[in-house]
Amino acid sequence: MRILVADDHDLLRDTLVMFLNNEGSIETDAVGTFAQAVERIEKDAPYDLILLDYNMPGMNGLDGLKSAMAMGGGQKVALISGEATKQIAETALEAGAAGFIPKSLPAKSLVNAVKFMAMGEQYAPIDFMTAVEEVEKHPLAEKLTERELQVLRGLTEGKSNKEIARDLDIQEPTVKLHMKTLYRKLEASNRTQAALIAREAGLF
Amino acid sequence: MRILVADDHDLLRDTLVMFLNNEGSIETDAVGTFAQAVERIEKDAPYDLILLDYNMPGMNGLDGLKSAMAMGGGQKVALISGEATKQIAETALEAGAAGFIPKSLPAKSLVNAVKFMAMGEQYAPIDFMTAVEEVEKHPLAEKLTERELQVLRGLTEGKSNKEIARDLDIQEPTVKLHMKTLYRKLEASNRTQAALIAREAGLF
DNA sequence: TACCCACCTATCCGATCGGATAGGTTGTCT
DNA sequence: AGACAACCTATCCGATCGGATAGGTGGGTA
Repeated sequence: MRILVADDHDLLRDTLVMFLNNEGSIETDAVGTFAQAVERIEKDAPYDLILLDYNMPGMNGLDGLKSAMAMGGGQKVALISGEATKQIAETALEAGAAGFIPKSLPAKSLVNAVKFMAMGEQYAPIDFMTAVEEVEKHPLAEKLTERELQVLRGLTEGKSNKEIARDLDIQEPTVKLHMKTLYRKLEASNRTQAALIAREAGLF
Repeated sequence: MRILVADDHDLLRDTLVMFLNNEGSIETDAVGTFAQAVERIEKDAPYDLILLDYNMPGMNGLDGLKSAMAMGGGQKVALISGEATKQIAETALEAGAAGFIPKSLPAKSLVNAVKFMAMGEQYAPIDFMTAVEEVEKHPLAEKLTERELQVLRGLTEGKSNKEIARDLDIQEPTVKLHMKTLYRKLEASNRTQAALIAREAGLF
């Protein structure tokens, strides 16, 4: 089984090669840039699997992935990255990448994954792919006081001022006051808009 | 490598066993109910991997999965199902299942996946897991007339009845009528709830 | 101490909403 | 022709909302 590893991070690349070669059945070539990878593929294709670092000179995002896949009549190419987001991984897999490997993956799992992908299967770590994209703490929440957030929560549940007042154990006029402040801060002109904006922002 | 397959669907079970046994390195046992599976595990444990059908007598949803995993000091157990949703698969994987196999998986991929899981990796088909939960063509839109949808659209933009009336070139009382009908059909009690429900349903 | 801020309460008023009720038009299907 | 569905208009009324205004409390800071 012949594998090509392309990663500009020398230490990682060498460790990778060592692990894979150690497996016996795997023969590994390694390069440090995308250009070198292309050169290698043209000369030594086909490989059973090609691992490309997402952050590497010449990669240019997913363009490198796509052109590598197109080379030599359809190569099996997988992404490897320490930074890439779940979003990027998904796009890569949809584009037909053989897999996605975060650098946090244990070496043993990596070897398994490489074998798996070389057999033509698509791989990505379950936990990485199912991780919920953190909603980046919307700047809106910063501007709102504790009480306002509580009132806004009630609003996004479709409650009336009276209901919100009862829930928070305050008087209705107070809720209306907070409501008015919310409209100003959220740049809404009525409760429905405010509720939609809050939902849109991912609050609650 | 010893595998236990538990599935009440005879045809599928036999095909599965045949494919796996054909692989040479895999020895496969097969049973048709969860109770039989438990019996087998107690007698012949440990298996390298156990495949449990999600829809099978005695499984009781994910309970069967969990108890099977707990048996004999931690078994590697994977789910196999033709009906289960992405949601169920995720829950199973989070609960520690070795993997999830939809019955739509090609036989060749299945063999690879089984080997992969037997090595201790977690498997699930990428395309299945990343598939966007189809919004199941909300029956809501079906129930609404053309005009009601137009009014609802205005509502989800945070407009007042008067604004909606102007936009649609009808009178305000008419908008209110449609609004009332919408509340009934959407089971909302005010415009904010209706707007949120519409958004939630993916309309607009 | 004086000041500000977040929070609370209250009252007034016009605008809007939500529901009930009573009609009308158009087009389709039987 | 009659029945029906979808759509439109209208009026009445109580509830709710949105905004303005005028306060009060507690906690922190200058």
